[in-house]
Amino acid sequence: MRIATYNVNGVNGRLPVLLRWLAETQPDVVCLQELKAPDEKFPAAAIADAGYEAIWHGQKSWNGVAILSRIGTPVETRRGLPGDPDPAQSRYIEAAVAGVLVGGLYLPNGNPRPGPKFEYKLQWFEALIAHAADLLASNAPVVLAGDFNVMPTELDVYKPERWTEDALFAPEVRALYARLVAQGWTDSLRHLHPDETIYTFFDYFRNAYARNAGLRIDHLLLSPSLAGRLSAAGVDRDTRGWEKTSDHAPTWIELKPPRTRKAAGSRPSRAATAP
DNA sequence: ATGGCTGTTATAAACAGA
Repeated sequence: MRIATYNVNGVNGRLPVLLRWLAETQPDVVCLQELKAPDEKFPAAAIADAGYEAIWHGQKSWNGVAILSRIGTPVETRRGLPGDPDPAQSRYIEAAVAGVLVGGLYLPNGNPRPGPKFEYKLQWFEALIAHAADLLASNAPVVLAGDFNVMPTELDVYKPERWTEDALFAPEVRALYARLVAQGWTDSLRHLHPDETIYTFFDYFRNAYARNAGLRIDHLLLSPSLAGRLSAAGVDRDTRGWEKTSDHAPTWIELKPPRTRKAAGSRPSRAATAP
């Protein structure tokens, strides 16, 4: 089961690239961010034609998140992050899909720092940490996937010294990410590739993609009940090189099938031995 | 340090992104 996250930077302007990527890589579940479209302008028909059911939480001009699935209907469990200080911003959507609870998120950028946007980022992050704790307490198999707008460590930035004052890499933001992960989440990509330089974002400016001047800010976090199923994680880096592409590259994980429960089959069932 | 690019739209002497 492949689960991907992709900040499309405009779902309508990006539609040809999105459809090509879906066809070529066939992810089972996809979290999209930065739809930049209100609900009524989400391209549901084109996405359905590509074989995906979808739920979405749109917003005019900015933000907007969606969950796509080709392996069963996403059953929406939440729209909007509990405790979001500005609920008008569409940044969170959650659904049960094929036995996994998927939280798709678009964490605020937070620049300039300091300032009200940075305060909003910190507050949103605190609300996410609180909700993530509730999700863990439920013992459900959960993946939190999306654009976190945080580079967790220096390994995740092409030039860390230039980013220390930026809202994506400031000490207090990295500390929040560390607090979230310390609840018991597994950073999938870093877990499987502890020492590799891997980026998920390349600025449109200054030929950043060709220079590999990137950031790792798109993450898939796994609850303890899912971590054992992780078999692969990667970035579709080539997609960043396509015409009219997003400044983010799709990021994905592979999960092994759940271990089947050892009840019936291995030994006579309770029903079979009952009088 | 600055400015470079892109999508959306109040089509800009704009805004936001990261």
